[in-house]
Amino acid sequence: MISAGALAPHDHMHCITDALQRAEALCEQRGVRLTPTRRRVLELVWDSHAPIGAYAILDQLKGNDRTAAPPTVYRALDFLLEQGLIHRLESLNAFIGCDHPEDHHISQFLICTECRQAIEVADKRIVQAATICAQAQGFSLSRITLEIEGTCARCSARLREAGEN
Amino acid sequence: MISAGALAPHDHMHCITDALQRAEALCEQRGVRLTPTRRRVLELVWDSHAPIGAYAILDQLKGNDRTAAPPTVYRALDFLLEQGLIHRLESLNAFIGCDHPEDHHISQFLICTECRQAIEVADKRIVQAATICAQAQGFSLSRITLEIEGTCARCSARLREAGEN
DNA sequence: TACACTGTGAAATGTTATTTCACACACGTG
DNA sequence: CACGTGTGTGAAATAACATTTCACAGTGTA
Repeated sequence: MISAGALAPHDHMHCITDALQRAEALCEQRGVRLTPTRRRVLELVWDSHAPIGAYAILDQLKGNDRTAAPPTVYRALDFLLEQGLIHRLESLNAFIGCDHPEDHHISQFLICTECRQAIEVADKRIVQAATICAQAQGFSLSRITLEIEGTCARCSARLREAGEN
Repeated sequence: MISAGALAPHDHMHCITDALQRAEALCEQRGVRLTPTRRRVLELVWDSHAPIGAYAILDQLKGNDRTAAPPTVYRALDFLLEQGLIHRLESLNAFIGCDHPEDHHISQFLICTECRQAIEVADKRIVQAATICAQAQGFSLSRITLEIEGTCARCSARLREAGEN
């Protein structure tokens, strides 16, 4: 449940192609259309190690497709969000690929302010605590946005090391 | 810890004047300046029952002060955020008054999609769960953004009632 | 007086997101 | 095949949210 790139170096190329293949299979299975634009946007989201903004995607999209405009990107992003293929980080106004789009899950994010990467987690205790909290207020819950900002393990280590020198 | 207006009808006028008085006292005590602009912006935030956007504040500010521009508002909001007198809701790009600015606390929000009001809570279990989750990833936590979206008790009741008719 | 610090005025610009209308294409049905 | 319908896209404009920059005013202090 932890996004692949966050904790260890890895073959990002592999994780992109893998994600795209799974997205295709999933869309096929659901009877929805992963059109070329949508596919390309998903690819660009995965290309970026860190959460990426809509206009950054747009800029890259313009590279091959001169006709791309903001709605092109937002429409694709909306589709991908609906299908659970990506997530939106509210505190960053940015988007990140989802590693396990098969189940519609509730997830949380650990966002590193140093390297800008985000780790996706699905923590039952957090969800449970939030649910109980909402219930206590008579609040009927439909969505939980939890974004934890801080410094990831690797960056913490790097900073400590730099501090010692 | 629950923002006054959210659960029961109340004298909102009283809660505004009360909040302003406490803000004044607090700034005095801290040796920071609650200037007329800052005070006015805080008042406008409290005037609104629901979280309010920067440009909505600006529009009202322009009513009495023709010279107001976006930075006028954002500078005031930045100050108020620093002093803990207001909170920012990331998922709404909006601001809400804080009922207990005396202690710098970690809070969460229950946001009603019906009436648009937000309830502020400080739930220890949520914070604890988030802290444990971060630790498990070796993540050193600096800020938690938790915004729960749903329907508040009153709106739920209202909707149920409407549904029965 | 001179200086530093803090807060404001004003204009421009940057960034993120939506609305609107027209059109193209795929698909199923008569 | 002709025809409607639904879905996705092109293109322009606009809306909504936020920051940069530079000049200047007020206050306290050496």
